[in-house]
Amino acid sequence: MTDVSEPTDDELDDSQSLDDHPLTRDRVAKYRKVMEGGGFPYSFERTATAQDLVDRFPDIAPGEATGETVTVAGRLKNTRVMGKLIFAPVSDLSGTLQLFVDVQTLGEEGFEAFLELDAGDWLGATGEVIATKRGELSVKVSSFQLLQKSLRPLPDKWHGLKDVEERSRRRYVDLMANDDARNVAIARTTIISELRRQFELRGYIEVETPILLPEATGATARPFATHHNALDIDMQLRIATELYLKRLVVGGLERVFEIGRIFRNEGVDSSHNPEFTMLESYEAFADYTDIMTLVEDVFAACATAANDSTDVELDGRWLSLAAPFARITMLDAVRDRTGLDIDYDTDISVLRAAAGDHGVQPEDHWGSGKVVEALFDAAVESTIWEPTFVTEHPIEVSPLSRAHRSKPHVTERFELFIAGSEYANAFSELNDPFDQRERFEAQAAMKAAGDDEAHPVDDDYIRALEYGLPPTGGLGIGVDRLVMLLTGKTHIREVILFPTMRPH
RNA sequence: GGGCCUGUAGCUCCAACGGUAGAGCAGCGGACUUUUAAUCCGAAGCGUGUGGGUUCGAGUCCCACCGGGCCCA
Repeated sequence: MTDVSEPTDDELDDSQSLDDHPLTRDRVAKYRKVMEGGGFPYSFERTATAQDLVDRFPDIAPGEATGETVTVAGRLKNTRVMGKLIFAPVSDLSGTLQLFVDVQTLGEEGFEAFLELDAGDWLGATGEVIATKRGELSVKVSSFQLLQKSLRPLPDKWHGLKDVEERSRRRYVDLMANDDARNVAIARTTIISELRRQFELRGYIEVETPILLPEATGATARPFATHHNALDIDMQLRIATELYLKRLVVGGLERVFEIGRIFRNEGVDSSHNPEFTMLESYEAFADYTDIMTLVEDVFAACATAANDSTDVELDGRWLSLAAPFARITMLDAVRDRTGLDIDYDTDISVLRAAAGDHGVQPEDHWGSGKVVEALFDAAVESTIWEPTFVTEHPIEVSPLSRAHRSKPHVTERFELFIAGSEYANAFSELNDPFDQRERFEAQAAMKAAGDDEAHPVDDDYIRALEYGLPPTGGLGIGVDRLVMLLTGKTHIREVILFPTMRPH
């Protein structure tokens, strides 16, 4: 019989075990020794990054000594000890540089201290910039300082950290072990900066609208629910920024955009995370065709910013983000793809039967517009490869977009599809308060009929429209998907630093 | 929600028919004054996600649970 209450495992699951585990106890002992000797520094002044060295000494010859002294800082990746010599790669944000340590320069005592360092430690070092006999640009260390000790071992220096769960849960390890993780994180920032720049160039102003709302509006999606204690009211996290941004255009801000976190209470898969980033923009006096041009320009600019090219490789195939993108109406796309001779006036029973043939199970409250959209989703969406504006969505499924100026049944709307996924959604904004109220009421009827994703009525938004929303072109871009596209990633968790995961 | 796959040392991975768990890297000890995943020598380290079951014997088979992946709704 064993006493089950006795802790028996010595895994590195918690900090208590660090003292006991063979891979960490020496590190902990060294850590404590530093603390007893006065502790670690609070700051450190470096004079060069790894990239600076490459930039400043591009033509250094093997064996050359520059006579220039720099101070660098970073994480120690490895120590290659060669008796009285040490080669030690150190990485900082800009890249990796090599420290060259020899006894003559650093002295007996310093050399011994350097040998005490462990992979993962943060250190600062000062020394002359040299090239080794093999020509590797290096800092010949004359002094160094341990900035903070790493108590836990680094992942495999060659294979890095591969397990996707571990990489996602412990992104800090992923980032220190895998260059690709770091590159994607930086690419994301580059892309978002470029998005911001593109809109600012066009005179848009960036705004912030509420995340915490009495009722989430602006899209058809299930919200997260929460509660405000002081006000004692139930609240929801936003599922879009749409109606608030349009309120600002009513107020006269004319061109606004927001890059913000959106929350939708839905499943997790390769292209969905419960919280994700969306860019929405609204431009007074523009219509949806103006927004198509905007999207073409913005996507090309982001691709160029990220990759210096508008050609993109995804899953081993190439596509081009150079303008112009193809354009096709939703109805034509469905007709072309299915061969069905249908339109919005086709008898609903015929449409439903056609939908059934394509694996769609129409619900009783669906009209022709909803059926056509379902057919598009089922038969067309995944077949689109090159960037394509799919236009003129049915009124029935577009409660916030303006009816088409000359065609019945449809709206002035488009979605951009690339490689089988939606990247943008835009329309000439519905600015008729009477029409908007009717659309909301139609949605309310669908909700009553059992569609729990139907758009709720927003009376204050109607009120805003009653003050007058100018003709406006609006746009939403899925930022995470754009980053996926431009970094060649096929799973959204690869472009979100901390994707939503079930707690361990 | 359904189907298939998966969890082994800090990391990356092996382990015929069920036969009592190995390697590389990291770590530890040693050699080495120009390495680039340094090299060489030596000694160690896991009882296989958790809990049951079948069996003389279970990473290997069965069940449940906890995570994860892929595909589908």
